[in-house]
Amino acid sequence: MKSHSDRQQALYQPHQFARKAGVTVRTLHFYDHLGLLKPSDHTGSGFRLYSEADLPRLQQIVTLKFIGFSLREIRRLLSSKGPSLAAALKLQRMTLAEKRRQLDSVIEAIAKAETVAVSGNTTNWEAFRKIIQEIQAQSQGHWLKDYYSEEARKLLSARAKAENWTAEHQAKVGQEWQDLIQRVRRAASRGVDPGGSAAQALSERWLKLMTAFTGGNPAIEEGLEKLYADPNARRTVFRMPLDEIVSVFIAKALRIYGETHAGSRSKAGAPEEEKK
Amino acid sequence: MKSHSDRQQALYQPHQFARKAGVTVRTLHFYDHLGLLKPSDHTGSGFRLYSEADLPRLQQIVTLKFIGFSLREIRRLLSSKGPSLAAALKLQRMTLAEKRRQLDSVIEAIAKAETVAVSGNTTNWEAFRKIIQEIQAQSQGHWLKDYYSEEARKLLSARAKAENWTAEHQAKVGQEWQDLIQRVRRAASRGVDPGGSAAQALSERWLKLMTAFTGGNPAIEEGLEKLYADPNARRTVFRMPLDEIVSVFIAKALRIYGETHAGSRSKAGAPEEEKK
DNA sequence: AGGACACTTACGTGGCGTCAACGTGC
DNA sequence: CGCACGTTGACGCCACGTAAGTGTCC
Repeated sequence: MKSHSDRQQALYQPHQFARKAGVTVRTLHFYDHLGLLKPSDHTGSGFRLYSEADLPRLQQIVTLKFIGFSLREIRRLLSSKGPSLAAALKLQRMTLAEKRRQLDSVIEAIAKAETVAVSGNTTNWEAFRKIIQEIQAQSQGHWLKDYYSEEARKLLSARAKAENWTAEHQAKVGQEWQDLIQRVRRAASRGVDPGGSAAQALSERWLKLMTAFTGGNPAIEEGLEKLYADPNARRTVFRMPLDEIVSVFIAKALRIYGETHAGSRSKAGAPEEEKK
Repeated sequence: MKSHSDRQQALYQPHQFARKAGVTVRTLHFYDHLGLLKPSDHTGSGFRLYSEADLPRLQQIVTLKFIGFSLREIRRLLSSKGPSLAAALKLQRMTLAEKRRQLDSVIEAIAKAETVAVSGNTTNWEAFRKIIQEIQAQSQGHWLKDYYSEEARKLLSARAKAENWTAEHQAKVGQEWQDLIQRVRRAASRGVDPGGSAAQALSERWLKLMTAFTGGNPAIEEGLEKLYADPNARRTVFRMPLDEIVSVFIAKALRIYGETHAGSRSKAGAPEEEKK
């Protein structure tokens, strides 16, 4: 309307377009570089020109970023071949809820530490450390709750008492699970082959962690067999924030692991399968 | 007791020492590199040897890291020349509480978005964006509450109504404050000179943001004068999560800025505006 | 003498910020 | 012609993980 340059449709220079969505020009460069948001036109000399039609896309990106998705996830979500947005939102909400719980326990720990371990300008480091450790073990007890089934936990706590596990020890276990799951998540999201050596190594660690607490108990071992035989069986072993990405990937990897190591452990001698 | 190698005192190899504190060897390397934790001895061939006396230090680091301090902050806290631990803990607790509030609002936003904007496999992006924006503006309204005094906020909301500010607009202001404060924090923690050009540029942005909402109102302008005249006056303008580091630094920088630009401003204030 | 350790060097991660050196547009 | 804008390229941040290639200890 302003008689400025609307012979076709409004085209924006980077800084104009950036302001419309509240991002910087550098961000536009970066998104362009990633292929996340390509400007709909260029001048002959390589200048980026954004159109009104580009705005919704950018707004979607900004919105999803605010929700806490990574750019990689956003790319998949917007490419309409990834998982549905609804599922992703639910997952993200649960992940954030977990983060919130973690934050809560840390805040609680600080509060306790303030009243107990720090007086004036001297610090009782030993008391401090104990407080933190307790909270840490407690919040990782929460993880155990989520990762092990009801009956598995009973056996676990029985063993913990019998073998006199310390809070430190338990914290270590929780840490290992967190670490392993994170690795699996990264591997899965980078599209690693579940049959490859990297994934198989992860599978081995996974089984080790699981058998570490079954202590060779045959009842639980049976459950493990079911685990990588039937992808649906994982619901009996795991509960939440194990997201689909992780559980699907590890299920595949464990199945392959079980097949390749079949002779030594089970009756199931399934034929080989080639993956992509 | 084991007659192993206790002629002097127990010396640990990296992996042994690392396990005692639940960290990796790489972490020990890294801390050594940073000067955060130097092993108390070396073999002739450059191997690190940690003693029992090194353990408390490492445990302190790990503990503080769990609390959420960065390694840079930990270094200052342990060097006993930084701020007292008590103050740092309080600050960190408040910072985390703020993060938690943010998380809460994001979770809330997702929940709303799930019920309202996403149905099946189609997404109402426009509704989605509005929900997020509202929550965002709301949580940044919270920031405004913290950064502006009571009376200042009254004037602000009056102007907001009078000039018909959108939620988007308000969100931008909140963003700008967050951004600016972050920059100031970084500058302060890197030991930048408050009188240097970088800090003075920050001061200018700071004043602009403040005057942007006073709209030249003389009552508030007076408050601003007091602000960089009297370091204690900032309590009347700011409230929380503005930590000491930031407020002390910006107070210094603003004072210097006020001195160097003294002649041109005084109390009158000609309507010089070159804003967009 | 072999295997488990150690060492240093250097790149990868995420999401841009921030120069630097140079070309374009109004 | 000036100057605000644009471009690509590269490094910085944080706290390490993860090799790669080589030396040392038990």
